[in-house]
Amino acid sequence: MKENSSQASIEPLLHYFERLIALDQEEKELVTELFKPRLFRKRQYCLQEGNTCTQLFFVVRGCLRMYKIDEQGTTHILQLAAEKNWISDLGSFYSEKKSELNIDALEDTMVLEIHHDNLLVLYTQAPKFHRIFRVLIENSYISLQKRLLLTISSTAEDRYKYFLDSYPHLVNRLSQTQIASFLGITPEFLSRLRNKISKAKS
Amino acid sequence: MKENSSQASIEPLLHYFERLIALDQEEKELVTELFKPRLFRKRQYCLQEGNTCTQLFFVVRGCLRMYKIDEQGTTHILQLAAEKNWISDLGSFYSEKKSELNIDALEDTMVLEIHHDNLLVLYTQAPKFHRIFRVLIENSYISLQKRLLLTISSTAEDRYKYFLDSYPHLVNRLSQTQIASFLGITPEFLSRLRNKISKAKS
DNA sequence: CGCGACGTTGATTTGCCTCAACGATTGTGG
DNA sequence: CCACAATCGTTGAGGCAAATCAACGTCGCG
Repeated sequence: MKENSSQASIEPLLHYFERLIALDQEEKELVTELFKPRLFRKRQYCLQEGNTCTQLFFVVRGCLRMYKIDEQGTTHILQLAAEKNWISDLGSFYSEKKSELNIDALEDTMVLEIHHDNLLVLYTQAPKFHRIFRVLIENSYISLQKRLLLTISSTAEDRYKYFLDSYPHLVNRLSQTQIASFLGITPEFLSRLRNKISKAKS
Repeated sequence: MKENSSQASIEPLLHYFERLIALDQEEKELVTELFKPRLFRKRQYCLQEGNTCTQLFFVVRGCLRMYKIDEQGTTHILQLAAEKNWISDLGSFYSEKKSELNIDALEDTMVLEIHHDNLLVLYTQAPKFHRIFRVLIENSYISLQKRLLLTISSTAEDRYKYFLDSYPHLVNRLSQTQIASFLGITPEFLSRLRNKISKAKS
């Protein structure tokens, strides 16, 4: 039974890798062995501020967020990760230092996680993964840069519209509060924006 | 003579790579062959909006900026690259689509550039570079994320102070206008900030 | 020398925040 | 399964950080 669920949940990841580059049997077994399925309940922490981030997470289903809480207690969402997305505090993960970020589940979420040590094993046993992860992180870099550009050059209204376009699958799964925190505005102001936009449309 | 200057300028890059991972003679020759030295005069474009970004640049000396000009004509600096930094519009570089960004020189700048096609050659001939560039981009990703966090969670004053800390070598090389554009504020407001900070110190 | 970019300062405006109040929804323990 | 608490989304009034527009002196460069 346990074997089964494990077998079942590794599939999306193998499929994900194979869309980038073919894997041989040995590499598939390595992935199956090194990535562990794990369920996080809604609100459960994957990483808590003050700890070292030792895992890299691949979301199979559900949704995680990574955020910082500033001195005034405000939450700033740095990243959302839903199906087929990766998430981790890479700064802490690679330096093995304490993180100032939190990762938690916005829904019950199934992940495949790999420990830092096991990622090194993966790289050693199957050097092909240097290439795979190079490509993955390049893509993440590109979208992060897009977000930075948007943040420094657009109004909250434009950012919200862009969010609607680029995260259509999340729009109805997240609360306004979470969306506001991702956009870097207050829930009150998001409410006013929505009001304004819906009036403009009619 | 030309040979000499070429030989001279590849050194910093080889040294840079070898701080990450040792290279054998063949790999060094490959790097020397595939990266071309090039001088950009102050204000000269390395990449102009509307063109595809085909090169990856490593700055040997000088300083480049990558920026977007929005509809209102305002310049937003996404990245500064001085000595030993990399710069390129990766989105355009990998997709081979037109870029909406510009890269130009803030000082006379010596770079080592590699064409997209030659980077593929490098990867094929020396797969070790998948690993090297994976590490490089991971580090870029981490600092980009730090900047995003700062941008969404801090005031302009805090961002300016952070800039002073993290780019001490650039503070006296850039105009206030460039710094303001990098911080995402107007030159006028930066002027007021500096005034306020210097008053607070005395 | 003269012109255009730069840095500064003042007056005014604006995008977004803060605080507070309210009903609606969710969730949770008894 | 209900009652009560907590969180959520909305709206209003007022405030603040940063932008805008304008004016002016300085400097570097052609």
